[in-house]
Amino acid sequence: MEETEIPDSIRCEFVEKGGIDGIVELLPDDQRIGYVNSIARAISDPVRLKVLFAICIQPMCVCLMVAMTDYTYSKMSYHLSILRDSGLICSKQEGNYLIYYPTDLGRKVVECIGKEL
Amino acid sequence: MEETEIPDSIRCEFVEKGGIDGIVELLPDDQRIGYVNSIARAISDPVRLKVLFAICIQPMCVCLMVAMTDYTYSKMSYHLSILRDSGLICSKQEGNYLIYYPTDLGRKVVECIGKEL
DNA sequence: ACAACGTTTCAATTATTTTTGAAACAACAT
DNA sequence: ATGTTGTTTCAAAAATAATTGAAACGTTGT
Repeated sequence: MEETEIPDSIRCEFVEKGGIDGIVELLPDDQRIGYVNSIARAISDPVRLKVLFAICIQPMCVCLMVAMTDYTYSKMSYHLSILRDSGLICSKQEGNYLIYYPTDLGRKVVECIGKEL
Repeated sequence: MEETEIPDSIRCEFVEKGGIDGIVELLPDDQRIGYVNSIARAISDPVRLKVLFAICIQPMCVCLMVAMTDYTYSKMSYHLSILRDSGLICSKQEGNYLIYYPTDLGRKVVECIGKEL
């Protein structure tokens, strides 16, 4: 199955693991890779990450985030949609306001960043 | 310091926390945000994430990654540079080959994804 | 010294993401 | 009903990231 030459220093363990096919089988499947990617992408922007951290400290309406970041509403709204679509945050209406707070996943991610990195 | 109106349901806790300024002080500083962002960005692509997982199972030369993914060398090289620049992987020369393996940080990230998400 | 192989780099193109500003929406107050 | 406030949506423009193919680089073998 392999045409590629393999360097001496890894050939043995590589072959033991079943070559490329063997390794690919041990990899997370595409759905899981996609899931992790979408989370990673969501927090790969400084303001999105800050907002996620901030609402873990204190749920906020968009107007407070706007005040905190000097972003426009429309810009903030765009970034919130990315956090929302990746399942990290959600919102509830409170009169005229939309209050955003982290989901369980959102909290887990923040916690994991705090502990592990 | 706050011009913004604050919705009733959060005003009390919000003020207790020192308002926006108080919350901002609890946030990770910009350097740390940037650090986390660069890691997040690096793993926000499916092939980059797969490569990171794969070399945790088995360090590999670029030719094996190319065989595994059907990417061109130049494309793969570009993605490796992003993983490298964010400190997740590194390489050592082995004759003609460059063998990539995860850094401690790289392993930590993979482990954290496995455990927490 | 020369050729071959594995890999990276570069510049140009293409694709994707982000920003912007205007318009639409939903909840509330008058 | 009308206007106001907080927020989202949309389409166009601007910015950033990814792809491509050719050329360059370093190591090895001749």
